[in-house]
Amino acid sequence: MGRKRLQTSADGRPTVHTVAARAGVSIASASRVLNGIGGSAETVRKVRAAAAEVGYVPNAIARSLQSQRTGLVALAVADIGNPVYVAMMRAIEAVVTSSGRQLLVHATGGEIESETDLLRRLANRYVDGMIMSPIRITDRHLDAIVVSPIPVVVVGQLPDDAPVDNVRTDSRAGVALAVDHLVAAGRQRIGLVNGPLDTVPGAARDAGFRAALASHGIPVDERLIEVGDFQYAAGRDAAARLFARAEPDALLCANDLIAVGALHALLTERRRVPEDVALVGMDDTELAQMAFPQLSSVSLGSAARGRRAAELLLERIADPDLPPRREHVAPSLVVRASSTVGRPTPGGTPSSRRPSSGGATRPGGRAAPADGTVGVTS
Amino acid sequence: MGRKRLQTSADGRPTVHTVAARAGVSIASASRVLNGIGGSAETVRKVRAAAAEVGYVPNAIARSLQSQRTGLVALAVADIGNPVYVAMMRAIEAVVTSSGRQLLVHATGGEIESETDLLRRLANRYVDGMIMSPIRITDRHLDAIVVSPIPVVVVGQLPDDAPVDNVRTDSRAGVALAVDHLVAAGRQRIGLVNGPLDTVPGAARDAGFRAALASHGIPVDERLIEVGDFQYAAGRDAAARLFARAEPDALLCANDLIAVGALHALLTERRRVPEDVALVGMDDTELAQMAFPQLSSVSLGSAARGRRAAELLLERIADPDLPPRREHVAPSLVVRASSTVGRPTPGGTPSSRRPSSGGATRPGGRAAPADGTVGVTS
DNA sequence: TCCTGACTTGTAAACGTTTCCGGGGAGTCT
DNA sequence: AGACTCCCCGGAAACGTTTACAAGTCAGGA
Repeated sequence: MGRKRLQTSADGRPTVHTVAARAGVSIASASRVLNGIGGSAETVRKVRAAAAEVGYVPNAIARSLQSQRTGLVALAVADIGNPVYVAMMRAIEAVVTSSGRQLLVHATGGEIESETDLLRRLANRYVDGMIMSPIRITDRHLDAIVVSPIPVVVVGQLPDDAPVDNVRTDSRAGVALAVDHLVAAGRQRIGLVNGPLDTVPGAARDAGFRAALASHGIPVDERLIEVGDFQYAAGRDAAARLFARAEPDALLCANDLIAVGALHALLTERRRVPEDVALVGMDDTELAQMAFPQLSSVSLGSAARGRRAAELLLERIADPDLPPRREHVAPSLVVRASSTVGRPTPGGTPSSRRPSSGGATRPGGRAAPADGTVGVTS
Repeated sequence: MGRKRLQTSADGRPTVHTVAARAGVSIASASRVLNGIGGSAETVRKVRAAAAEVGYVPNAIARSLQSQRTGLVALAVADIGNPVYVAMMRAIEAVVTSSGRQLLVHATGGEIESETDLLRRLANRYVDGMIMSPIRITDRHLDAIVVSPIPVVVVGQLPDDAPVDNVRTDSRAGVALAVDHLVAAGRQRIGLVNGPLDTVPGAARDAGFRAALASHGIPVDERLIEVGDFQYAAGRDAAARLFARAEPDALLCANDLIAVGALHALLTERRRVPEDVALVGMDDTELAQMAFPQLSSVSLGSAARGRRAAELLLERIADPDLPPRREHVAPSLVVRASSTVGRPTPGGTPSSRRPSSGGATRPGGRAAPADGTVGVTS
């Protein structure tokens, strides 16, 4: 009952007022000491002691209200169980933490509600910036992004005129790499196990697949195309359905989860991989290396995309007036045992991830930097 | 140049002052309308219109400073790439979102620095509560938890006297389930591929393994024990080392990632699973079902633990004065093809997850509810 | 007609921090 | 010795909300 009111927080916790009163200094001095700027030796000692005695821990919310920053960055992904997002997240986290910030991840389940809702709640200043990789992009997404008070970077395809920072890959070209590879290995009846066609990646893979077949003069057989969702179980079941009605000699799967499911279906029916059916996945996640035989997979540079997206975000946080940027990461094909009958990858050990430099893995023949290539479009 | 200063935020964004001024009402009225409480029809109309015109979006930080809550809950896990955390996270998320809150996930990489740092930053009011599942628990952790201004629930083993809400399982008993199963199947030379012994789960599995062997009168052969970390590659390499120096007829792996790695090593050396070597993993993640053959695995109830932890957290947020609680989730064994030569699981299809009710999967013979059992200790 | 109650509104005080600014003391250079 | 610089300190004003409180309006009942 010294002053008009107790110097503690509503829930009884000490505030900077508590510390200041106990140390016998002003809150300004206390704050300065606690932030390590200025203060005489005596003041520093008293404030430090007082803080320790009362167990002071600063209220980050109040600090953020004042400083207008939180030091947090959010990543919103559809399905945190998909290893492709794990790889992306690791790359993002490396960049984000090296800037002294922390990364928070939110799984949206791919629902529009949840995603826009997240923007509305989180984006409103709880975090300094946000990276999202939605599986579907609607006008609601774009509206929410444009109106957002904090910078947002989108990983994935976006309408051309959207004024939003964007990192993408060309998954149609990625599909073409896989088809080229399978055709070159003598496969003619190539099947596709895809995800939903109303998603951005699903639509791109479907279009890319048809175009790639056409470029080789191979007619499209609809019985060789099956659609599920991007999960393991759906891939397994869709592959089983496909085998029940057609006889592919190769199978391209829209991601590695589907590919592992298809592999499971194949092995269950005692088909040999790759002798009877060659198998190629997409995303080149660690799952592709865990499978036996190891899966060939189209790398869509998820780590590189994540890293670049994080860099774009940090740049925009530093300078919000930058014009919207759009960057591309080139796909590449990683050949492993599941699609090569003879020697898996020339000179490669089972643990080597990168495609052999002499292989037909890069259309333009450009050498790939060890860390993934990033191309900037004008 | 109306009043003393522009009514907008520092970065030029509209605030409630902007809206109020434009609508010609006080900020109190504006705030009330925006929160949907009170206001005459005319006021509501004016404020809504003004808010829409200027594109007002409330500053959640300021709101939280006032209301003392953020509506966010955090989950800190060591390795987000491990599917066991994915399952746990999904269960937590279901509970958290049903309470109208949002879940944020942070991957700590298992580093003490990062974990305590997270507590220091996040916990200081950015989120209303936090669930953490540290792989190592140090005094620094405990200190940080105790001093934390927000409720923290720990999933995993904790010192007995720690005054912290805690959900745990008995992984020693889980190991015993697996060993019992393998011994009953006639295996005698059982190997263990473990994670680091200075982690909580690593130490528990090691102790449980030795105790379980002893209970069967089987001497411990140190050459049958190998240690790596809890990752796929480490499991693969550790298993290969183990096979190079000993001839196990069964292998227990400390988690499913290690088990898949071991499976890979076995298949590479053309050993048959389960005929030559029976394989049992732990955690019963979706990875166990993806492998071929499907892996038997000890379920440590990660989903049930996550769900219970979330419930405990919400209860404590509602009433911070509750005494510290400690709950247990019983382990169970899910038998699949990797450890049974004849019929994999009696009557089971490849997609059936639950152990058959007649099997020796529960020590006490109690029936398990479909969703996992939670027992409360006094 | 006057009083009471319901409803609406505006003023101002929080929430807990950082920081601008001015005053005062000690030290240094001329 | 006086002026100037430098450092330390405290008061007070932010940051953008919500909300307690008081004052005002209006209708209805005695």
